[in-house]
Amino acid sequence: MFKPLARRLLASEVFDQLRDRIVRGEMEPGAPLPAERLLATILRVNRNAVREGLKRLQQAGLVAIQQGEPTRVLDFRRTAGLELLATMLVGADGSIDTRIVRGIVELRTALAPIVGRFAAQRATAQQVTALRKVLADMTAAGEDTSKLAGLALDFWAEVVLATDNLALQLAFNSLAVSYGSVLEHLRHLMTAELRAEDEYRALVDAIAAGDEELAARHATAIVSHGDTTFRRVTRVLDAAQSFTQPGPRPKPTKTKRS
Amino acid sequence: MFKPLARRLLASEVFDQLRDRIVRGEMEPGAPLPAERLLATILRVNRNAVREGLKRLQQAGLVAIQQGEPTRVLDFRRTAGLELLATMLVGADGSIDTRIVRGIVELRTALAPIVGRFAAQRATAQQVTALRKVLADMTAAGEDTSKLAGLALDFWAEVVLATDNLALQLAFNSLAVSYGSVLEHLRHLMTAELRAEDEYRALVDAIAAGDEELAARHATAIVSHGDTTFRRVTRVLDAAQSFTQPGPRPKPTKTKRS
DNA sequence: GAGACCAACTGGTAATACCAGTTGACCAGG
DNA sequence: CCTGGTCAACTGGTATTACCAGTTGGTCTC
Repeated sequence: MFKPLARRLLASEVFDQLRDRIVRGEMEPGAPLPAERLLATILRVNRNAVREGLKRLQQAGLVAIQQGEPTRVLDFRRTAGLELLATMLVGADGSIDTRIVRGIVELRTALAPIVGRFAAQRATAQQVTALRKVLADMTAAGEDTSKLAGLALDFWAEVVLATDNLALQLAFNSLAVSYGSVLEHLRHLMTAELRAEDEYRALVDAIAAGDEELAARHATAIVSHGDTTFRRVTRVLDAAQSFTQPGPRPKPTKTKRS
Repeated sequence: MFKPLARRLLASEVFDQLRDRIVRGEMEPGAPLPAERLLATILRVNRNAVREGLKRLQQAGLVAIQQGEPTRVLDFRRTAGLELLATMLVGADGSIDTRIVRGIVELRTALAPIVGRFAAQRATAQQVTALRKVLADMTAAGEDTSKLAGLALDFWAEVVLATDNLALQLAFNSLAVSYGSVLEHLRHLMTAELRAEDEYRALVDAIAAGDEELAARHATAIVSHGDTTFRRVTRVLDAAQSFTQPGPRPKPTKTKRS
């Protein structure tokens, strides 16, 4: 009980509101935004708040700001960075977009083997120790899937750290943020992946032994659980249409191939 | 002559300056930043500029801001997103960090096959047409490596767009930003990859035909050029130490394996 | 028609005041 | 002793106002 209540900041509100409108396609790329002063009066906030929000949109690659000209909407598909994924995963109504989930699942499936491989190739003794510690925590967590889900993230964070590849680390971070926001919703669907403690242990052993091939295989094995689960779930959902799929599907005219 | 001079914005200066200090490890994770008012007087700018800069650092995952407490530095290796890569690739002195380049090369090598695969699986007729158009431009560009480098980026952008996978698209965008800033420096080293026009064409054909396996192979083949080039170049550089490697190498005590 | 000029936009910077959350020292009361 | 209240001194968050600076398009002038 007694959850801490969230105090929203004005700039965040501005950011969220505009971001949602943009990623939903309610504003075409190239379309001009209202002037800052105008937006301020419309949203009933100070111009500073508007400016802060716009700055964040700019950094996120959603708008282009230039002095003397109106701020314009960009095509986020071509200009936004990976961290946008987290904010797009859950809609304003709290529903989860399965298309985004599919994208994430596919991406991590591709990354898992090389993460395992490089970790096995480059992990230091300290990093292996850290991995074994997380492993112990997972054992202690038992059947608490909520705790396990968090530990699984920690586990992968350590593995990725061991790859000594900053690009992989940062990419993982962006994905992890996405995960974090929906962990509670997804953990029921991921029990298979979370309970595969033996496979986590096997991965650590492979990394410790420096066996790149084996590490790659085990890493793939772990994430493949979620992969298959996702396929099974979406097959059911596509029939039932119970949740997800907000807004109209893009590219309805999928005249596949020429 | 008479290049247009870049007007730097104050907030960007603040952001860049603090970001550089953080990513260079000059400020430990957990260390408190000076108060906004103090920073403003130190940097000789208005507090608004400082706030804007700090907000951007926060969004980038480099600092944690909380009212009533001092703003603290985070461990960017664990909290920053993929777009940070672009800003870390080139140091303040203009040198390129080969460790970052290695990370990027390794990452794109891992992504290339699945990008090709999904593109072959999901590309629409329009997208194939767009690809062929870029291909024609590449032919027209001939030996102009500067133009070719830009077109190669466009080419991959279209391929990634065809995957219909938002996670891949956004990840690519983040990487593309990194590329863009150093294209001019790297294009000489990438002539092999840029001249492989036949392989680009083969990839497009495979995508058009919907042959996933073939597309994956061709995509891998294209990026492998840069991969081998990078290996060759770094081998020379590690001996010559002519450029790169700013700052002290991290983890000097690499007590490999236990 | 070419150029100078100017008014009306746009975003960028500044100064200042005050609101709000956090912390720690201090000081009653049990 | 320790619990709770008070207050001062931080911290970041919001608001108001004014002005600077780049862009555009019309208008006037030659």
